[in-house]
Amino acid sequence: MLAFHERLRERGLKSTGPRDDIARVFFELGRHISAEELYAEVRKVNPHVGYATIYRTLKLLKDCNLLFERHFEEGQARYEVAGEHHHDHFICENCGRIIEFESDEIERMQDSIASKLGVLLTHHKMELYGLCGECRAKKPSR
Amino acid sequence: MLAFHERLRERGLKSTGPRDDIARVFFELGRHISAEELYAEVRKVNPHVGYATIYRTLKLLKDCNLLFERHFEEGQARYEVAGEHHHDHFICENCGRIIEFESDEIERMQDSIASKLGVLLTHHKMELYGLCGECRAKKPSR
DNA sequence: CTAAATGCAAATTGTTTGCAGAAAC
DNA sequence: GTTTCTGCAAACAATTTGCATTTAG
Repeated sequence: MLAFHERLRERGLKSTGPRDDIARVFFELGRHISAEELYAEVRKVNPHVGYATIYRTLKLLKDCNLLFERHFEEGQARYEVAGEHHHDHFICENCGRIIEFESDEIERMQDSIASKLGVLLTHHKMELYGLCGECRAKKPSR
Repeated sequence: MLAFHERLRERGLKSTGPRDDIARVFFELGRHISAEELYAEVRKVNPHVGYATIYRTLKLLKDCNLLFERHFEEGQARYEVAGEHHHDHFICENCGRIIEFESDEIERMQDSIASKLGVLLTHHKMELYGLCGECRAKKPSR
């Protein structure tokens, strides 16, 4: 939040009501929220804001490196607060739960593959899909 | 192609001109084609087919397990001929080139992560993004 | 003949943009 | 007072669907 205001000032941009509401709600709610969900939450606090401002503010936060945008296998993007180290995701196909995980080994392996291919990596994505523990227990489909 | 006709017959579906044209062009062209590109190619051979039939046939081929649908970091989906073993992708952010690779180690690691998380995997995806060898050489940006 | 497939145009979904009025600084 | 922001509605891109007509079996 403080960081956000600082970035805004640096760029000669303004702190406004809607912008602050959106950022605050986003940072409070935390991880893996969709624009639609964020819109609904922000409207509870400020019923005036429109989708356009939601998307514009999300883009702004992204440009400020304060959020990551993710595209899982749904139609919509999801947004998460930017943290220090890279992590990957497991997504439950039944309940939508997202579990984050880190693996140094996978990171290392990616680098080794990249150098084998002779390419220069900027980023990467690894996503596991399936049933989470709970859904696995509920659904007797093996 | 033969496999496709067989699957159609099994399901009581019909072999038609447009359907065959689309499937043939798809299998000939091979990997990582978009619906738009496929549409353009098919139109060269049969100028009557519309986008709807392209998408419907792609879906059909997918349901028959004859193609995989991929969603890289572009707006559109890309389609590839279904092969036996799983592979992952590197995508050049400059020229769009897609390089496939396989890594048993990564597959193993994914399984180990899944069991650590207590989840049941159905599928997974690993994508590397960056500059391919050629683009890396051309662009002096490090 | 009858069920399935086609092509077109219209609908849908998630996101972006143009613009006139409303805040910030 | 400018410049940047806002909300709205319209535009967008990729894909899907409804429907009247055509075609395969």
